[in-house]
Amino acid sequence: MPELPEVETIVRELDAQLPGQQIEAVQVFRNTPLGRTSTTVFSQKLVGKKITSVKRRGKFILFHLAPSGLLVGHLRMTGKFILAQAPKNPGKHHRVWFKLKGGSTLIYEDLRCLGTLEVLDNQAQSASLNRLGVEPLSPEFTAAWLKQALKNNRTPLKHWLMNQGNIAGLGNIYVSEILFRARLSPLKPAEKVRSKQAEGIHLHTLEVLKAALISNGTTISDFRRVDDKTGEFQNFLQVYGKEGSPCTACTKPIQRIVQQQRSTFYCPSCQK
DNA sequence: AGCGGAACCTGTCGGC
DNA sequence: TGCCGACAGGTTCCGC
Repeated sequence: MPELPEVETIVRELDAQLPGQQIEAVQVFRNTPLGRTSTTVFSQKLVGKKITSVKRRGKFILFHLAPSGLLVGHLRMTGKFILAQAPKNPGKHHRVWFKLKGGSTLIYEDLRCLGTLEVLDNQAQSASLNRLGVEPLSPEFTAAWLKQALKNNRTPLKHWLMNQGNIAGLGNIYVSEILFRARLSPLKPAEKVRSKQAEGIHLHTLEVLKAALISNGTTISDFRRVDDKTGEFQNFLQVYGKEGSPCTACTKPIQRIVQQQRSTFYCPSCQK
């Protein structure tokens, strides 16, 4: 479900409220997100720990713990973190409750159970985190870097931008939106992107991500913020989910194609 | 090495 | 009304 702006929105809200709070108890209603880790071991690694900060890397959420350790969460399609005051009964899709000293509870819920939760000693332990590419909102993400990275690569642009090992945090919605604004076809091989066009991708990646962040992300069906509010960027989408609607630039209908088993929306007449 | 496809899960929606 | 297939913000694994 969530891409960088949605995860960042959640992380900011959690980081405003959780630091200093201690985990008093962990209740697991369904252990799917824990992978092979047993409920008991998961709980033992967390109880008594204090949350010092909440950060993001790509689409991963990192809860730093004291005196040591790191809780790493990935929401995949439908995961959510909600902060609630003393909830009484677990909701249908609640998977884990982290009861905090002082009365509030951090709820992890996940309709499809594709999300993951893992406790590590440190960040370097996670193969998934180690694989991640450049942070698009960091100083390392430059037009020059992008030009170089796209070279000698026949992968279609859509795939290349979705690959977390290249740029960490982009997903299906934002890649469609970025390519529309950059006027480039999602089918174009990465190595065919010209210098000026790479600058366009760089510029529009930053623009789209920043605008989405200001809107607190995109809510298509069920993305919710920590306080259950929705994001607002769906009001600014130009192509995602707009199959058949007139292109905002040329009025020809937006098309939907399938790449990597995922929907891609674009305007074949504007995006070459 | 690199690709497509399946798998992981549950729910909703549209067509017949 | 009911059944069936397609689809959903993501990642990983397996086989060719």
